[in-house]
Amino acid sequence: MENLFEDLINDGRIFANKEVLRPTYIPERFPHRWEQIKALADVLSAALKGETPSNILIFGKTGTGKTSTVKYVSKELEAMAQKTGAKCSILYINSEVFDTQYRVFAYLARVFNKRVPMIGWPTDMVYSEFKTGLDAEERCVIITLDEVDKLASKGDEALYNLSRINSELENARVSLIGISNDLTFTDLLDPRVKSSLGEEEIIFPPYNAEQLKDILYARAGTAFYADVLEYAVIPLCAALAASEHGDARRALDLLRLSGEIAERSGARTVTEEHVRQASEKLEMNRVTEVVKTLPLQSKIVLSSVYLLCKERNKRRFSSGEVYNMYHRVCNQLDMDPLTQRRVTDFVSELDILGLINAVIVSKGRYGRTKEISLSVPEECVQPVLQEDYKLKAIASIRVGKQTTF
DNA sequence: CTTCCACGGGAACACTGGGGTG
DNA sequence: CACCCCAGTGTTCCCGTGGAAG
Repeated sequence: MENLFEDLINDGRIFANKEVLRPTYIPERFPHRWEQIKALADVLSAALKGETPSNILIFGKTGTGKTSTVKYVSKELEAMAQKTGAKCSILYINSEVFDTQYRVFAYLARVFNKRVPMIGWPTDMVYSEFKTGLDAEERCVIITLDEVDKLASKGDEALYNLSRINSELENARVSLIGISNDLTFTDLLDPRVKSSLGEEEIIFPPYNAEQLKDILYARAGTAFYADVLEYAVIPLCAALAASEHGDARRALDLLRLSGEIAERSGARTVTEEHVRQASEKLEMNRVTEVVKTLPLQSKIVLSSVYLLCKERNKRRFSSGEVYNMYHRVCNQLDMDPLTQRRVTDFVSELDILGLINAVIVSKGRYGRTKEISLSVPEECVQPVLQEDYKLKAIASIRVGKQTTF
């Protein structure tokens, strides 16, 4: 009798090092990003000469290498500072995690060994703790704010304070690097903050298929054993990812998943067919993952759209219809329905997530509505919604199916 | 030109969970 | 301990607005 794991280890003839395909892996070489790296290094080099670097704003869609590039340059800069003895450090803050003024300052204060609770104090107190901690010695501190648009959308006070903090410091100096995937987010800011933050701007354009191919080839060399990738695999991964946004993360995910599928099916090589399966599975995972993590009320709104599809046998509905159905569902679930205003917000969120499609149409004499339709297959959302035990009662809503031809 | 409707921005409010203070 | 202060979140309330049918 063979050991249960016999096959599983012997089949590992595909991946030599899967790690390099993960999105968190920071490579040593960045194909097609030399310009951006150079620009970033140029500005930041001031820190090594004892000057204060200009603030930088970095723009680019997801998967264009913004974060990896900044992290790579940071590492190099800190290494050089170590060598020359320059007092210079780089902090990285993901503003999606620390997404309010209070949380950012509390985190920063803690970095400088101040004891600050993550909730409870007045903000200006936290701010001054951070400031005294920072100012304790002469140094240059570069603060990287990733996803800075998330922070800006909740008021520009945090950015305002950070951008003018240098005038209140005796010893230390601060420069900022803001990373955003939204080109327009600066419109929300006070003009003074906007100009201070954007002293230098670096754009990361999306990759085209050719460039994605270079990236994939560069990593595939270490990720896979020789000759396991069929000729068309990488071009196909690149083409599929390029047709979306030129998202390198997606391209790498695709390649990794293709390999995993090949491995699991016991194949010796990765074929185009594996890539197609991976692509399908990736999209499926995306949808179910998003639906699963939706807040309850959003799920109910989504269910309402789904139920309307079932009941009416058509695709698009007015916001009024959706709200009525939402009401019915809430009654069925014995919950207090929210107002129409609130529900329109959920609809917009679902639209942004790509689960439904909503367009505003004007019906002239009969006012304005949003036309709402499901933009993912019904069979993708239905099982996931059903999983939520709070939504079980929905199953008992009768859908009067009328066949209209 | 009017008229109608929901859209969507913004203010106001309620509530939560933590802090400090007397 | 009771009490008030504070940031943050989710919600409701109010209201100006867009734009084609009538």
